[in-house]
Amino acid sequence: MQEYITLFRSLADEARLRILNLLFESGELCVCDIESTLGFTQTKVSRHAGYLKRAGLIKDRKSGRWVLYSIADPQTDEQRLIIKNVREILLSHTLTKKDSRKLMKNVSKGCCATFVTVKPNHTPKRIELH
Amino acid sequence: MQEYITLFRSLADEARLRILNLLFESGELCVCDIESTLGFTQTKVSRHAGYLKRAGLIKDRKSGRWVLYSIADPQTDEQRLIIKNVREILLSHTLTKKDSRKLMKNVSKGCCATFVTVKPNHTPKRIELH
DNA sequence: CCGATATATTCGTCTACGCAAATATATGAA
DNA sequence: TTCATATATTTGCGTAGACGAATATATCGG
Repeated sequence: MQEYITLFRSLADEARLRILNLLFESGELCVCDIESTLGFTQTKVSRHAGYLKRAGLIKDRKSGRWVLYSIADPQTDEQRLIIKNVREILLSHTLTKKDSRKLMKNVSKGCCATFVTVKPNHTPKRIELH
Repeated sequence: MQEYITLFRSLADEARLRILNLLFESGELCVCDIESTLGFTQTKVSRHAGYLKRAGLIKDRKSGRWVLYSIADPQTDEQRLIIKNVREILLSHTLTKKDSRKLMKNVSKGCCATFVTVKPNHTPKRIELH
């Protein structure tokens, strides 16, 4: 039972739903991409990503200086179904659709999107390092 | 978005999931039935029932002294899907299966189950009043 | 090594919510 | 009306978790 309580608890927060939405859309994102797309502080993204990871909803992978987050494989069939429904909710919601569009705009300028939107003077060489 | 946050938040509590399970099983239950079946205090059942009602997951109907709770109709298709998944989770879970068996035992002795299990000296005439 | 960058964690604060006991309200029985 | 019962709400208390600022840690470039 506790596993589902943890699952629902982690879905009961706007910041976490919006982060999940971006990961569904993009496959894999570093903290700073999420940060710039959603306008969150670094602390906030990191905190909620940690929460989602502990809940088993997302996984991470380290690449150089960056930590790349992505959607994790569901642990049970029930979890899979719920995640599928959450995905549908996120796809049809105004705010998250807006977030997705902003993400695409950022990413189309190059990855890491943060470098071009938040730190435009940053050396573009680092973009390759992901 | 807030509607889904409220939905997930209300599902993120063991007491509320167990109450939902009983209502799925029985159709309609008064507070004291839930109280005796789950071994909760009256305050606890009433508080969580209020929470579930405000979240739109259950509805209530007054009958004499009793308030009878039941599962509410989902407001959206997405909500309906999630509730369906929750129902499946509850059906397959050890603790809630145990709760269901206890409920059936109580109910088979007559309704309001509370009268026979917790207050055996209570006049059985009131059983008709629901 | 040194400075910059990416992310995580700590800290102090604030709010939401869990609990039980006590109290309030409503209804029915006598 | 008076008492008992069913439920809701208030009260006081403790914990979880949300936040940003500051700090810690790890990694890369020079």
